[in-house]
Amino acid sequence: MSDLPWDRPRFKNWVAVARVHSLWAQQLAAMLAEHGLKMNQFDILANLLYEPGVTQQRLAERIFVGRSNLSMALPDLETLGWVRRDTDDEDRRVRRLFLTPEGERIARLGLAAETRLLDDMMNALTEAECNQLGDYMRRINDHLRRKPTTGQKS
Amino acid sequence: MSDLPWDRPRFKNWVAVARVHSLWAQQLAAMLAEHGLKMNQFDILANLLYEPGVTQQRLAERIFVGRSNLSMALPDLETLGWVRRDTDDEDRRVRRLFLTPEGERIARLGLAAETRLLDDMMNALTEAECNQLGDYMRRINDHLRRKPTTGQKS
DNA sequence: TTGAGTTTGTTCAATCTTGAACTATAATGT
DNA sequence: ACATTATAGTTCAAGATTGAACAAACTCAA
Repeated sequence: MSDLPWDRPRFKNWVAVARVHSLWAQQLAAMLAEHGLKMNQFDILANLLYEPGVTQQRLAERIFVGRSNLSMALPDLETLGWVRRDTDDEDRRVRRLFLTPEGERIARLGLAAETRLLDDMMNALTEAECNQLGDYMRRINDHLRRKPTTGQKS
Repeated sequence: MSDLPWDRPRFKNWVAVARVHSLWAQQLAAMLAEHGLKMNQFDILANLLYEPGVTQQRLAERIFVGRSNLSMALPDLETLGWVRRDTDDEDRRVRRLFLTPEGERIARLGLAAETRLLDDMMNALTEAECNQLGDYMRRINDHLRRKPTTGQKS
């Protein structure tokens, strides 16, 4: 089977990355569900806490989702009373997004859950190793962004 | 903002992992599309090449989807003439999955694309660093699997 | 001004994914 | 043998996600 790639270092090491990512996603989803939060909702809320007043366009890029996705999801979050959308005065096309107090409360609950999960996960590594991991990933990230071979979202 | 987690090493290093994973998924999807392959189809085909005769149950676990997902997707792959499903003689409930010759051809095309992408991505790291990355991830993976805090699929 | 081109967000239909309920088969215990 | 329980796969309706076509607002040059 020497023509198949699973033994190649670059391939098999990446497979490990992908597997951990999937496990993380599964476990995070389960923890968020305890607070009545879905993954996609949490992504939005957490980013609003990180960057209040963000536009839908920019938020969509940050969470790697199409713009239409947000157009569909945000009205629900408004109905739940977690998110507020103000139209920008300077540019009346754009909608600036903010958390309500209740939205912020929920966002922090979710973030606390994610923090617990990550603290646990990363116990497999020393702090130095964890930082090294981040360093590797940021380097790959920079490398990938330098050459946008393909792929924009609508 | 010292109560928010984005500055904590374990949090921010993981964010880098998640970001790279998303970029990888986007770019791979774009490359596969050139061969008329979708991500979910490729996941199936690649795993059939890796483990011919796998059951739907086990395949679902490997690619982190629900069993119903495969029940929906596999008939299409049969129609395309890429996959064959044999009923096991020893246990007439299970369906064993195999690639057709054409399916294998397509799977190898997809794998070649993924290999190219990974070779490029991993150029950001030395081979030793790449192996270290894989080592870290396998350790996290073992750690996560030891305590299944939550989360099975149906 | 006007008009072409761009950017932001929305709508809609098609596709994907999921979980729960279901059927069929197998394994276990008495 | 029989009843119970467990497992493999399917169906179906609900929900999520996408891309294309669209409308509204902005930019900028002539």
